[in-house]
Amino acid sequence: MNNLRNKVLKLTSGIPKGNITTYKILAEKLGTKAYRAVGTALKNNPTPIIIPCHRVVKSNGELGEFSSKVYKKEDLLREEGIEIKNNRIVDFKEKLYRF
DNA sequence: ATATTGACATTTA
DNA sequence: ATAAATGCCAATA
Repeated sequence: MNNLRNKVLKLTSGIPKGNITTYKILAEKLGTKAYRAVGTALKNNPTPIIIPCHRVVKSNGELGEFSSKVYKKEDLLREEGIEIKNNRIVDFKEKLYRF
């Protein structure tokens, strides 16, 4: 369980509701710069609902890509009280989760 | 084992 | 300001 993937999943599942994070921050917290690998790990997530992958967004505040046929990032985040304007997160910097 | 791709980020035009 | 190019590391083929 030392793969980057497992770490990412673990951290992602630990994100509190109402908070968000970015691929960059996750990677930095894991001690790597593999921002892309973080996304790769999340897309391979085994438990989509358990792991709040929708709380992980891009560093510029955009939602980024998402491949869930049923859910969309904006809807899920709005459900958690996060405002989204024009595919960007409102006050996303203030809602960033500090590990 | 090597090559290509990707749920990104940063820099340059 | 937006758009394209380049770089990053892991995962997948």
